[in-house]
Amino acid sequence: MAEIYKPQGIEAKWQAQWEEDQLYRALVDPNRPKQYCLTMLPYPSGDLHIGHWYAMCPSDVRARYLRMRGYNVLMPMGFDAFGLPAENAAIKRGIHPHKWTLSNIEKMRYQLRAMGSMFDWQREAITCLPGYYRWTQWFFRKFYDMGLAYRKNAAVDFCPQCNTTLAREQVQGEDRHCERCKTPVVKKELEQWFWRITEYVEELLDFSQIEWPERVVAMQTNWIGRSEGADVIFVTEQQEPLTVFTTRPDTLWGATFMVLAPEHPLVDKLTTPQYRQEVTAYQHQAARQSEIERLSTEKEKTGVFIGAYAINPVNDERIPIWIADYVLMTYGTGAIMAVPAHDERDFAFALKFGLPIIPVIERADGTVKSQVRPGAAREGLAAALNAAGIPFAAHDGALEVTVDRAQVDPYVALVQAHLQPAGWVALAGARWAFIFADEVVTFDGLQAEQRILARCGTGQRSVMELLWDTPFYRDVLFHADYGTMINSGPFSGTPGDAAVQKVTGWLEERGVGQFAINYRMRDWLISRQRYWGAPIPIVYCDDCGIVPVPYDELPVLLPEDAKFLPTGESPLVHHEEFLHTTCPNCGRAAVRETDTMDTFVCSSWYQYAYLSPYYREGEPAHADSVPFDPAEMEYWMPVDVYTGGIEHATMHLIYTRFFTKAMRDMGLVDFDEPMRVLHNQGIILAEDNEKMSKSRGNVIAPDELVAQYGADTVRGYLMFGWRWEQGGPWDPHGIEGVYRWLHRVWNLVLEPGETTPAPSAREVADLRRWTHKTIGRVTDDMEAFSFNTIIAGLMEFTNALQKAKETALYGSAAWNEAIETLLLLLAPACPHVAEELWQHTGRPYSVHLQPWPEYDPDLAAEQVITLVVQINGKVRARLAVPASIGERDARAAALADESIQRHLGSQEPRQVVYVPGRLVNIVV
RNA sequence: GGGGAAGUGUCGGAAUGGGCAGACGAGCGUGACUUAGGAUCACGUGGGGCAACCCGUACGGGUUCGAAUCCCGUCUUCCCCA
Repeated sequence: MAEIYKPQGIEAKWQAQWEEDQLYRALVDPNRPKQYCLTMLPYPSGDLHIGHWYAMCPSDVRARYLRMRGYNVLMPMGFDAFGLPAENAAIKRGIHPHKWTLSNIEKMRYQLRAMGSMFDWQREAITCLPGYYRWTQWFFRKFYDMGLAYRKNAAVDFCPQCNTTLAREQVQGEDRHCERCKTPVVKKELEQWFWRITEYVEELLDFSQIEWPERVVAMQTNWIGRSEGADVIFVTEQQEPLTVFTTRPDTLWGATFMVLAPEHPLVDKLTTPQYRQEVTAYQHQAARQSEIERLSTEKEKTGVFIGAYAINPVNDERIPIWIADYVLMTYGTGAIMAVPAHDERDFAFALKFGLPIIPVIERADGTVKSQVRPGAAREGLAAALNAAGIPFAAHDGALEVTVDRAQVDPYVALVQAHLQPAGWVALAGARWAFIFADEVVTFDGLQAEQRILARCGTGQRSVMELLWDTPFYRDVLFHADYGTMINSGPFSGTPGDAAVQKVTGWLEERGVGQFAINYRMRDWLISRQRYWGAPIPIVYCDDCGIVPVPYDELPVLLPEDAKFLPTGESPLVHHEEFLHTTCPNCGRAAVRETDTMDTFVCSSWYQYAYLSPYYREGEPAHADSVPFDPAEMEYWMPVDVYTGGIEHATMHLIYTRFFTKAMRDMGLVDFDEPMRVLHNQGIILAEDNEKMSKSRGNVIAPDELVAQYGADTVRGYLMFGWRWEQGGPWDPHGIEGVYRWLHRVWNLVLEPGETTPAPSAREVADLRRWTHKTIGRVTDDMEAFSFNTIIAGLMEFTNALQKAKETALYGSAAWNEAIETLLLLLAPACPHVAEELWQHTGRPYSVHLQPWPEYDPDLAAEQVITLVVQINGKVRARLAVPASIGERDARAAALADESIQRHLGSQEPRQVVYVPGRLVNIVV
């Protein structure tokens, strides 16, 4: 009896051996095709969790597979080592961030090695080391020179917990919380450094050169938020131009007021003394609210009139200017034209404050509603309507009429004929009018509104308010659809599909507006008020202003003797030696920028850093330096396959694309996209279907699993248990299945079988078919990232081999081929046990240097197939027939079958459908 | 509210250029071996029915000889954006 499978000893042994032999060292080799397989670098928290394994193992499996396919494969690993946890540890426990980070890295390297991955450790890059961040700063400097880095005062998002500003992408969710610590952010006015990512916004919308998941493409497209429309210039009565962006220039005639963001710079100038106090109070109140509160459609609308008016450039109407918190300074120009008839928020606002609402786009459905209130008409209207075939409902003495546009004119005539002298009846929806006994007033503008309100005399401030008071009308008062323009002067009647374009052209001719594109995405705010990051290489001089640190003086080193105090302030602010320097320009005293860069800057170019880590450390850099070894870059880049979590879709994955485009424009690279193919894995949840977290105590520790089952089992289970892109809850029993399977593989290969006479040709063909079918399956699944079915296929093959072992096949050439194939196919998934069994069976070291088995479709082809026979689509028989069977024979065999005959009885087949190699369907 | 993804046994999941639903594994059941079993091995396992068969891929329609797969509608869940 062979020894039993004990993974622990085997795994450590082979890991040491591979390391010693530099089995996974990836060197430039122009004679071999390359694959750069990259998986997102971890933050060195000090503990590798199961999510890291789930992300990295399948990527490693695929990289190993590609290596066996003959590719020169680079799979590097490093650490995203700047960031707040290190600084918090320093404040809490007095450990220097540098020390904390590097000791965590030490531990994680050990944990990463235990996975048995093929990382080339000689290419490790750690972003917090000066040799790395020197180049991060060098990029800042280049961006500065290119005009891509600038400093401005802006209302920015600030996390009160992390005590730092954040980029817009790092503010998430309904409550607008910090991406890191989940604390809701606040707005602050600060001088900050931005990178002009918006310069590349159109290019970032072009995904034609990359194969990324639809989901990520959709998220990035959504995030960038491109919308076409027009900039329209309104002029205030003080002759102050006010530009607004609108996607609906076709609704301009319905713009009955303007709304500015409370923090809009023109507010102070435009506000009249009478309203000043109220406006200032409102501004203060708005500033205290979060953006999400301000934007909520649920919330009661608030706002104040500032006493000023603007002129609507299309119809010269004098329209009031308000401020309201639902308009944000960060969207468009911070000012909107309000078209209450066709914008939900404007509608609610206008209704609340009694501002006029004039419909300017026709309803597409043609529905017209009209209510005749009790007493408005004389007896007999109902009968007349009945006689005319106009449907209505009687409700509390009122007649509620809903008709199509075509029936309106006869209806109006009947109503007018029956109206009491003081009565009136409204029409709303596809037709807007008020019927009086002596006239019909069409509701087509502000003058008509005044006339209607005066005649009805019910005290409402606007016609819409009057109509809104009758619930029957409410669903036809507002719509946001495109449609034929109405009440729009010369443009009335313009069909919806041409309206935007026609009005825009007209605005351009008249010089009051122009076609414009607005983007939701803003420039990237990279300043962070923290110590543990790459210092922004800038000096402020009283005489020279903003002066960048010269290239050859980089890096600006983080001072090691910083004091970490629980004030939340960056230690750099108070570090006199760091702070005080001389101006590189004039040599006089100057101060350094104390902000550091967003850590997403460091990870935006790490795929290049791996090529030649800490390149030319110690040598001074220049403007025309290259931050990596060009020969390495030429060979390896771009990344062929990138894997990681979807959570980076609108952060890292946009930033790194931006970086590469900027690098191209610096002349550093000649391609446009950093990562050709992207695959996102899902998230492993805890057993309780919740996110794993230390506070919940539901964390699965890979180290314990490795101690219990070995890394190969953990790797196998992480592949087998879920659809990789989807993830799901951890199942502590599921892993047992993989463990048992590896035991079975072990015993299958090492446990001696019975010596028997030679197998039959049929048996050999059957076994070889299994072997080659499995090669085909596993190969296809590797290409498709279908990791769970790879393991399922290998399990099935193992089961088949266990049966074959009992037969004369054991020990035959076909048997040896099968076992060898099994080990080769197993090698990427479970590298240690595959290597051990490979060696045990006397094969040459190493299994990981062997070529991937060749798939032979002829050997894999079935000789006997199961022909399914259906009657009316229901399976009635299954026949074993030769794979080569022709249509005539298949039909004959199907009809001849006893069970089929019984089912058919006396019925004559009406039609017989034959699908070659699959089925016969008899239709009766 | 807008956009995206997904609904298949008790569970994870197979099967989509339409063609045997439930591969593989977990769990459960029966048996074998054992002093013992949370080990190992064998067999069984969608529901109903004695059976022939019938029903079954969230729900309701449709297309088709044939639908988990395609189309329309509804519901639910998750993600992103408002």
